[in-house]
Amino acid sequence: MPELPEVETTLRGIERFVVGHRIEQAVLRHTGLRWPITRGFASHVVGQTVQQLRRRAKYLIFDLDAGAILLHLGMSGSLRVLPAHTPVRPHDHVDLVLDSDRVIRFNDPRRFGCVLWVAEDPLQHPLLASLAPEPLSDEFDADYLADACRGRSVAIKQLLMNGQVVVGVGNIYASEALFRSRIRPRRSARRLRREEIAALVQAVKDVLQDAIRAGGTTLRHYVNAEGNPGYFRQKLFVYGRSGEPCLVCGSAIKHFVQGQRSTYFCPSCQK
DNA sequence: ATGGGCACCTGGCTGC
DNA sequence: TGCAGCCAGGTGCCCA
Repeated sequence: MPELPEVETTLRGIERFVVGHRIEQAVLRHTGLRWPITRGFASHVVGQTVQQLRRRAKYLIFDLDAGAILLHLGMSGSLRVLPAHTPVRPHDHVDLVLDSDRVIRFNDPRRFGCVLWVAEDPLQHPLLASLAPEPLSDEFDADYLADACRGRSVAIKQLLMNGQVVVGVGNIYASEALFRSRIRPRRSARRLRREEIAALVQAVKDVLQDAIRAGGTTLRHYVNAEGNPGYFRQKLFVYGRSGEPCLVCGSAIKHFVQGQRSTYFCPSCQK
């Protein structure tokens, strides 16, 4: 999935339908997600009201009267708001039926996502506790990234996708931010100059914000709460454009594999 | 501590 | 037409 913009778009789409509403039923059709849904899940959440919906990294947090639901969309997950009793489609694994006669439905073909019950402060949960700063926060600035790059031989693209450095930046937006800041993805993090790091920080923020405005990027599975795709795909400069002309200089966009993920860049614009 | 590679899973597309 | 092989938005974990 879903990288930060798609999770944020999902949050904005479902927020007004869930906050202040009571969960009347939890329907579990397939509990075999990345982490199996535990036996007691339904009994923990049913009868509770959603007090707040938050995002941390690519996780959605449903804060309940007591405890919380931690939800990740994985590579192919989506959450939709539907009228109760909407017919089920393949890979509709979990429903949260609300007191408004609506259902929040989790669909995830590849099942890399998760839906977890957490009794205590979700931010202290092992999956969240050691995550790096949010890319759109003031904490993520040139000083911070310069520190994180110091002494790191790893390629800058892989560093950007490391959740211990900054969260929310996945495979699409890492390539796009590097294009916007004119930095080659294979450059060693420690070799970046200060002004390049500053440009990269700004590019990460810009591309994420632009993508949120467009409702995220849909390659295949992603849909927002209404079931509609995101429109940022049309605004991608390099991702998925191997062999096509660079929209800035016309050179053919190149593609290679880095850490088992596809990377795209313009050999002429990026140095 | 760091970096590299594998694992989890389904489905769509390509090419023989 | 059938099927093998490859690829896809993430990330925790194990190993050197």
